[in-house]
This record gives sequence, structure tokens and C-alpha cells, in this order.
Amino acid sequence: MTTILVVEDEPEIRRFLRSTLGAEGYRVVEAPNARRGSVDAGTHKPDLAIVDLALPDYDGRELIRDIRKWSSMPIVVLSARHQERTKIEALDAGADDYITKPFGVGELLARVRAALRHAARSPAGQALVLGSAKVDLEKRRAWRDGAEVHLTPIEFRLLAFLAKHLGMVVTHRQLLAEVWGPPYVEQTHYLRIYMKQLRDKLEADALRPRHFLTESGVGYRLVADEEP
Amino acid sequence: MTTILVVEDEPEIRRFLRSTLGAEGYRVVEAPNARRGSVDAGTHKPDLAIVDLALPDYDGRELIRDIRKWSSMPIVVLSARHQERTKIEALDAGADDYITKPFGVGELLARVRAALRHAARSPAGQALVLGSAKVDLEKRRAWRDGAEVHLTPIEFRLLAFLAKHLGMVVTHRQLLAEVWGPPYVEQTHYLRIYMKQLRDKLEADALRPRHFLTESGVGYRLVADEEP
DNA sequence: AATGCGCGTAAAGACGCCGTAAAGAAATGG
DNA sequence: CCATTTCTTTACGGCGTCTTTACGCGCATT
Repeated sequence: MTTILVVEDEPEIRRFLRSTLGAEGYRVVEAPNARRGSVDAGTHKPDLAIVDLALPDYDGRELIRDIRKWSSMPIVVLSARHQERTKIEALDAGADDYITKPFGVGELLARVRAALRHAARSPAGQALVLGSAKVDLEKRRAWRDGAEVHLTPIEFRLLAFLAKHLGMVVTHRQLLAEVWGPPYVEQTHYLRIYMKQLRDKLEADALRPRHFLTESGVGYRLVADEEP
Repeated sequence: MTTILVVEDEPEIRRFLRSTLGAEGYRVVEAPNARRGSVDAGTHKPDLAIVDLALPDYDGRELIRDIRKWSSMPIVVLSARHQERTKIEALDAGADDYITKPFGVGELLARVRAALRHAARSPAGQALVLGSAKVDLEKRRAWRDGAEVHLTPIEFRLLAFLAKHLGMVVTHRQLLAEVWGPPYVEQTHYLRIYMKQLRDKLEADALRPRHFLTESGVGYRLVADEEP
């Protein structure tokens, strides 16, 4: 049975999460603050954690760093509209995705499913299908409409990192640090240039990307097939 | 059976509410002051509370905050004409709607029905129908007369929050705090600008809005179909 | 009759983020 | 050495937001 830890202080939202996730067959463990969340993450060994960033005792980002010291469980962050900066820091701290309040049931479940799928996916990336394009991460080869497409080293590393976090948000910082190296975490312009190249090579319509999605002010997200 | 708690000190109004609501088949529990109201809210677990703002012992707003600590039951406020300010504070404290004295039977029952409907609505917002317009809150897409309409992020957040409180009043403060963030709770002008955009995009006749209703001096109210 | 307030409407400039394009210099690898 | 790739810069345009200014209207107060 899949267990989800919910760390949230507002009773209303907690109730909503409990009923929504419960109805989907997940077991829900609730913690009203960060301290309890930290303990419950250790004792209940949940398959996924949903963490509100604004907690009464200490910061959700701290909690995420705490958990990341010993676990790689998927973490989905709940953030309010105005916490743009905090949200990004939470992602940099190791969160996998975020949901902005107010959110709908569909969005919540989609994100949860994506995160669980991501965690369960075998480490072998295998073949990645993006509409009419296909990528073999092992063989470092890509095709579009049957014809092979050549990817340069940077393009490939960028794609590989996005694919490693398939469906999850990856911040500008993370991408730049990973693909170009830590000194380049501010060169967001490089990202725009190379994202365009990937889109040109792999998207059916580069003007309306369906797989290489922009998360404005945050980063990018690679979506394979049939995901919101 | 649906139970309604009435917190009201004036015996005449109490009698009126009792008979009106009773005739509609509601069970009515009466409390003459805030303290009793607080207790009865806990013991009788009503499905809805009607609270007069001017109570002999302590303030109706206090009572609302009290109840909101543990319950999300719909709360409808009774206010006199000159209590504009108090009324808004009551809404900010967590009330869902208000009725201004003197009020008629029709208005009372309409508000009560709307509040109960709102509380019973499944958390899945799904499709929202506003006359000739349609909004899919999950997919973040909107249509009008069949054609898709593009909503900007702020427009969408504004709409989503109104939809979350469908049929209920939402104060300027609540909207601004939620959509723009707490530092913006005074910028009511932003609301006017973006409400107009939503009306332009989704109302059939933006000059005579039938869904995005203004509650003058208070806030706004989103009404789907077939509501007063 | 005058004033003020809340609201709707319009418009305009500044700014940030993103996408797009291009081009020369530097590095890399066969 | 030559071709490719990357690095780095410059520039433009679009979109959305932020913020301000201004005008008209209806309503209530004075």
C-alpha cells in the first residue's frame, strides 16, 4: 500500500488532502508541523511526502533538507502564491515538484502520480517517447519521425538531466549547475538558447512545446506522453 | 436532517428565523449570545450557522474565528446597514456570506441554500459553466462560445479563487492576499483591472455581468448558473 | 448643489522573463 | 589542420505584470 505523508498545518487543507488521497487508495499520515513531519518521515517510511512551505515551527525548506540527508523519497511542495522565492529554494533543496494553492483535485493527483511514477521508474532510462520523437538515453541517440537527429554533447546532457527528472520541475540553477557547472548557475540565457535547440530538434511544433515546458520564473519540466 | 444554528439575541428575529427555516424543513438550534453559540456549534454540529454580528456578550467576529479554528461549516452573517466595516471583518474572519437587515424570506433562503450547496460540493471543481463560457479548472483552460480563450496566470488564479468560493462573497483583502500576496491587500485597483479582463473574456455582456458580481464596498462573488 | 467614495474604464510607460536570431571568438576533437 | 561545438555577447520582440494617471458615473453625505 502506498503511504503518503502530509505535512500541513491548516486543518482545512489537511482534511482536503486526507479525503482526496484516501479516496484514491493511498494511506495518509498527517503531521501538523515540521518537527512531527521529520519524525513521521522516519518512522512511517512514506512513499511520498507532501510538504507545506509555511509551517508553524520551522521552515519547510529545512524539513526537506532534513529528509534529503537520508532519503530520496519524492517530495511535493505546497506553496502559496506569493512564495515564489521560497518555492524555488525548496526545489533547489531537493523537492521534486510543487503545487500552488489553491489547487484542484486533478492537479494534485496528477502531480502525486507523476512523482510516484518517477520514483518507481527503473534507473535505466530506456527509451523516451516524446510525441513523434524518440530518445534512447543509453545509446545517446535520438530520432524524430523516423529520421535520426544529431544531438550535441550539451544538448544531450541537458536532455538527460531533464529526463532523469521526468515530469518534475527542474530549476534554472539545477540545470546550469549540472550541465555547465556551478560557476554558471546565473547564465540563464544559455538555457534559453539550448532549450530552443532541443525544441527545434525534438518538438513537432517548437512554437507550442508539448514536452519541453517552461515553468516561468522557475525552470523547466520535461513531460513524456499523456501528462498535464 | 439539516441543522442550522442561529446565534441572535433579538427574540423577534430569532422567532422569524425559526419559523421561516423550520417551515423549509431545517432543524433550528437557537443561541441568544456568542458564548452559547460557541458551545452549541460544538455540541450540535450544525450544517450551517447564521450569526448576528451585534451580540450582547462578545463580538460575532470572535465567534466566527472561534468556530473556524475547528470547523469549516458555512457561516452566514447577519448585519445591520451601518455595520459595513464589521461585516467585512467578519468575512475576513471566515464567514462565507452575509445578509443585511432587514431582509426578506426569499433572500434568506437563497443565501442558506447557496451556502449549503457550496459546502456540499465535491472538492472536484471540474468544469465551471458561466453562461456561454466554460472553464476547466484542472486543465487551466477556458472557452467562450466554443472558442478557446487564453487566460494569463493572474487571471486564472483570480478565477480559481473565486471558483473555490463559488456563490460566496470574497472580500478584496482575501483576493489580493491570495492572488497577489499579503503585501498587496490594499491595491484594490488591481482587482478592478483584472476583474474587467475576466469579464471581457468570459461574460457575454461585460457591461452587465451575470457571473462576476460586484459586492460594493466588500468584494466580489462568482455565480455559476441558476443562482440569485 | 457640492463633495467624496467606490467602481469601471482606458491608457501608457517601465520592467522582467522568455524566445529568437545572429555572429565572432575560443575550444575541442578527429 | 579543419570541422564542429561551445562560449559569450548583442539585439530585438512579445507577453504579462506593475504602477500610475485620468476620466466618467452613480450614490450617499453634507
